[in-house]
Amino acid sequence: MLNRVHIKDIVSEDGKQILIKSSIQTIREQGKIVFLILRDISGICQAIVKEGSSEFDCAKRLTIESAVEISGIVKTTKNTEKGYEILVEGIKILNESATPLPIPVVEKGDIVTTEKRQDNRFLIWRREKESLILKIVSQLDSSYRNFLLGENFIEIHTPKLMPSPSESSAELFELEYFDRTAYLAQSPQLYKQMAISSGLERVFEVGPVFRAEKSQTNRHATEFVSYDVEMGYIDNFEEVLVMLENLVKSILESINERYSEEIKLHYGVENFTFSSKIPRLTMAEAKSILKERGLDISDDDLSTAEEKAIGDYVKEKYDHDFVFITDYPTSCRPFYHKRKNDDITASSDLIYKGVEIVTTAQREENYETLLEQLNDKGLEQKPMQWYLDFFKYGCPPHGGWGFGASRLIMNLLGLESIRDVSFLYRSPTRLTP
RNA sequence: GGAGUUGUAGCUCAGUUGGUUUAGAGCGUCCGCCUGUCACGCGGAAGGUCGCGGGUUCGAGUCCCGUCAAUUCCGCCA
Repeated sequence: MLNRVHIKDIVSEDGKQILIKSSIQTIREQGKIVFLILRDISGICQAIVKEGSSEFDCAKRLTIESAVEISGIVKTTKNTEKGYEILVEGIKILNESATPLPIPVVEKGDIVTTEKRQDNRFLIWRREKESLILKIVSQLDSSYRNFLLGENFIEIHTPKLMPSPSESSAELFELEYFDRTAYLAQSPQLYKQMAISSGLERVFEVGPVFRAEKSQTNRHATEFVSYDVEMGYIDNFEEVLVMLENLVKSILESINERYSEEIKLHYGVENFTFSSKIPRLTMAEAKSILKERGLDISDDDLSTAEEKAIGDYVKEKYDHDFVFITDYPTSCRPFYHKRKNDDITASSDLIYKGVEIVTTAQREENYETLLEQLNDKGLEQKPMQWYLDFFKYGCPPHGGWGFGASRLIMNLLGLESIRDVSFLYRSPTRLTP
């Protein structure tokens, strides 16, 4: 029995016996010869069955997207792009596909609507172009992890069931927890700060977070994966920004190294890494630039339109896709952000192609100050006391971030919605499949 | 939370100021033909309670009201 070979590993060597396990992507029947396009996770190739072959009738009865095991020999040819095709000797149907498909796996001009793409996730990921997204996300995961492990971070896993809110602003999912109420974590924020107080010095987490916001946009989900970091014993906020910049750079380089060709082929995107430093603007600077450019600007936070405009400005002026907006007003930041003064926090958003992808800040580690800031935001002390206690016993100065990596991938590939980057997307109106 | 748009065949969409018996097209599916296809080609067939409920009218896919679903933008955020 031959060992299975992945399609991308087939060597164009005349007469070599091979075994492929794949889906049948296309069947082109042509009288006395049947052309099959086979697809596995690594790629596609052509196989042929001629009249007279014992499998000729079987080949004609196949349905597209059936799972099969194909044995045959490699035959070099000028008739295919790859320079070879498989002369089929045996077909074993592992599982037949029903017809017709609810949505086409291979599109012929018409683009399946967003709704159908979500309804039929299992077929969407069969597409080469789409499965590349998951490969890129996986590459991002591993480079995120490798980079931070290399910087002596410890990976932790915090609970997603919580006794009280983890952020003040966003809406919470409530659930029955035996005889009381629990909440789904909106962020690992409070727990990763506990890890700093615990003396772990540098921690990170990649995990799901939940937001009960009825946001109907192309970049929000009610459940998404947050890429978090918290680093202790920092001398200043600058250290956090530098760490983040180097990390993002390293992620893009690793994606580029492994998938640049496929990304160019399927998405037409090139040169997405960067070498020059990420430009920085304070919030006040950003606002005044926007004002000069004639935008009707708002008072505190950047609106969606303003973020876009700043992205365009930075692209024009610095030829950079990224920009740090620093010195956010205290009014639009949570109570635990460290304040430079009454009005301004030591915090920043990283904007990529005009979209917010990371929020980062130094945290307030002094118990008394933290308490004041909590009161200042009109929050109750009692339900948060378990958290406040972390800071009573010598918690080191620290800072970190929450990174929405799917937004990075979405904008990197020029996709229209975060739905298309999500293995399964969750929104206020989408809970299936 | 606010504003808009769209629901017609498995998919993507036409469907005129309401008016022809059987609501169309392309793709897909099924059947037949084809020895080099590669969006194969050619011939044929099946496939629809026009999202759902009410109303106006001699007559509604088309107009009105309600409802459900999806979707886009804003706000909020990652």
